[in-house]
Amino acid sequence: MNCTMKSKGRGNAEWHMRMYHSLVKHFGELNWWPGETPFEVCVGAILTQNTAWSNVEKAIAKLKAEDLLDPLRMDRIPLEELAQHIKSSGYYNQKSKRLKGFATFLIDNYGGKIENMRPFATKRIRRELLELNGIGPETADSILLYALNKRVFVIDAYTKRIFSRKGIFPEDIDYENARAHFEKILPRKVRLYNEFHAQIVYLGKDYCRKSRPKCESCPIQML
DNA sequence: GTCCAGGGCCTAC
DNA sequence: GTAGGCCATGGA
Repeated sequence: MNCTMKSKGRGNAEWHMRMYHSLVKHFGELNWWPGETPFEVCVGAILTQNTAWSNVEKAIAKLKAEDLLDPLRMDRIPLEELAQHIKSSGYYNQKSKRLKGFATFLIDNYGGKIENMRPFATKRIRRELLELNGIGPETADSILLYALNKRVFVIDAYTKRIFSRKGIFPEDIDYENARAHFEKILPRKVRLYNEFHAQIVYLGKDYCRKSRPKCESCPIQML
């Protein structure tokens, strides 16, 4: 796959880093993921599937108020009750099963603590996460990067749209190829992967949505 | 009223 | 292997 257009500099490592630095200058350091604990980060990663974050925030606030941002309590609560608490995040019947499935997995395999996953190899954890119902590549990688500080680059719809519009790769590129692109071209630093993806999401909100007026000083217009 | 958001699963071909 | 349908709320 010839993803890069190195003749113009567009798509090469320097171009990516130039983009990264102009985004940070524009949006400021974002220090993701929004969440007080690693478990809350995982819950957010599941709840935000195909859903606006504003709707997820409401569901997380409800879970917090009910003291349910805890694997043991989430594992024990009846499914229907959990579904009612996360209604604002949409797809609540599916997502309640996914949350409970994740909580059960954590308890059965890692003593109910995200921290206990950290010593294990990224590949192993990723494989285990992908075996769970409702945890696909993006959710698994969000958990690995933002809850476990593992060095994986998260690809989302914004990433595909932004970089395909710039001609870096086709919009219908599959997840693993897109991930490989960034992990090959960027310096291998967790902090960079973390901040870059966060910046891309912020940019996506301005750049990708048809109904939203484009930001005049949007840094990517200049790239 | 219509569109769409920080996906993933299942089914049919 | 892949295209298409389905899941659902809430803000713009």
